[in-house]
Amino acid sequence: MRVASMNKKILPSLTDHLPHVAYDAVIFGFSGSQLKILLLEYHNTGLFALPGGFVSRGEDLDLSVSRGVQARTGLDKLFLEQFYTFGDVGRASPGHMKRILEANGYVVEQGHWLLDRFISIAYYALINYDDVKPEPDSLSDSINWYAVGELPQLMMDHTKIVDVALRSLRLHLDTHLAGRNLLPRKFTMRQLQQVYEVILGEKLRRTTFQRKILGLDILERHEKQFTGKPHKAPYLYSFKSHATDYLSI
Amino acid sequence: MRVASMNKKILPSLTDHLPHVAYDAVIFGFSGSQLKILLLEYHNTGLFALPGGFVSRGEDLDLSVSRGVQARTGLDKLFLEQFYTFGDVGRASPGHMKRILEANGYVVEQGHWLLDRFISIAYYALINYDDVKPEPDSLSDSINWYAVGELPQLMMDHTKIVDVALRSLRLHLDTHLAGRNLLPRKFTMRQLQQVYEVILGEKLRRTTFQRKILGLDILERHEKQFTGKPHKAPYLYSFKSHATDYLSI
DNA sequence: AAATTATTGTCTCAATTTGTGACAATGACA
DNA sequence: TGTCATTGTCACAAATTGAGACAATAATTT
Repeated sequence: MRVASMNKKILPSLTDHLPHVAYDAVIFGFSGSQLKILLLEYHNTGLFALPGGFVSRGEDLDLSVSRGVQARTGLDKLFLEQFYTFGDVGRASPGHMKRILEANGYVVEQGHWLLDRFISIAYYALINYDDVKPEPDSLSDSINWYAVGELPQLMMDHTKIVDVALRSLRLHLDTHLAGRNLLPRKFTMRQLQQVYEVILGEKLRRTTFQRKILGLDILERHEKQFTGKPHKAPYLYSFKSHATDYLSI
Repeated sequence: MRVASMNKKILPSLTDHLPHVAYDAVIFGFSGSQLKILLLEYHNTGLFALPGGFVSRGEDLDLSVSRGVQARTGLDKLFLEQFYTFGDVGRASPGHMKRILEANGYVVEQGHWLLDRFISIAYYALINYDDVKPEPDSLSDSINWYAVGELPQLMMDHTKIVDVALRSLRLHLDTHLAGRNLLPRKFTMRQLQQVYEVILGEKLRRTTFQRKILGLDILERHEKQFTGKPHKAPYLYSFKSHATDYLSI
């Protein structure tokens, strides 16, 4: 019974979704001093791609994206930011799409709307790495973390999308409190600095960074964190709840 | 003959364009120390709107926009920047759209694709005010400059779009050399400062501004500009041709 | 021809911010 | 007790920015 229902997969239908409109999500997490993103790997194809989806006809764009990313990460509260819309004709790669669908047991007739040209609105999400359970193959794909900078080859223009996402994140780093969204509630100054370094792609000076951040008066200091390492234990910090303000490095 | 052909207007057809996808353009110009934008006023309706259009099926999004804005401004080289995509369901206002079309002599049956929901990709353009001829009512609308801050009420969410455009322009002011695109080739230091002030929405200090800009070494100094006014004549400047660099105030 | 007026280009000094290194204070472990 | 790596802070130098002063200068007026 279960097998039968597995085989009778249902493709997203055109009556429910806007044709030619899709979204892609670059979901950032921070772990082991690396910036990582979530990638799908399609079964039996070796193709990697950003998680994405379609826009429901009666639904706000933001909400469609939000629901889609929530489904993939299991998180109910997300920091989501739209950063660019990709609309070149050359984006479409019906060959890949067909291969993916067929590798998953679908029969796709020629001219199917999924094989057509799509305009894709791209979002990035900043999430706390540890909050996501790496359980998540929804429907027919598995999903895993990959360090930015060590990404496998991606489908279509997805490498470019990640590129633009990073540039955009860098640009908004100061206004979006990236640290707050990429780190657990309590964190050390060093962790925060690493987030900044990895996003900006450059080393920062420890003392200057610390002075600057503390000077902004957006952090609360908590107890020390004893890790068992043979050296002074750092304080833990959290963002003050009202710290929506700027944070410019 | 001419009248007959005028009456036989042709609506954009669905076979040529992507359904549910549109673009809107916020076209900035600088004149009389004011930042202005181009608005359409639809005949017999009193409705104001941003210039916009649809995306041709076989054409890159950027190109569709570029062609559309070129047609409206008569400019062949444009500084165009995509800044946000608006996708709420509530954007649609089929009532207005129908009124506009009917006021222009079209017969629009219910359920026509133009009355449907649209995702709109918004761009802003920076152009030299004096280069645009204010001749331009294309097809059925007249187009004119309005000072930002003194805009009439706009259709749909267009006021919000202008808002976001301004915020985005402000954010990118330093990397996009707004001055280069909003001013004529030769300009005075005061004019450049006014561009910055009007975009940033704050007064800047003359001496600091001058020192900063000159320090960036992106301007070339030319002859003085004698205006007939009873005071020292300012120098004219132009951007060095390779000045694609940053310009942070 | 000299005084007037509004604006411009440049300089100076103070105030602020940032760069750079020094240094004592720790936790764990040998 | 001493060693080690790392942290929190401070102190001073260097660079940037704020704020005003001031002479230079096109027209116009006296």
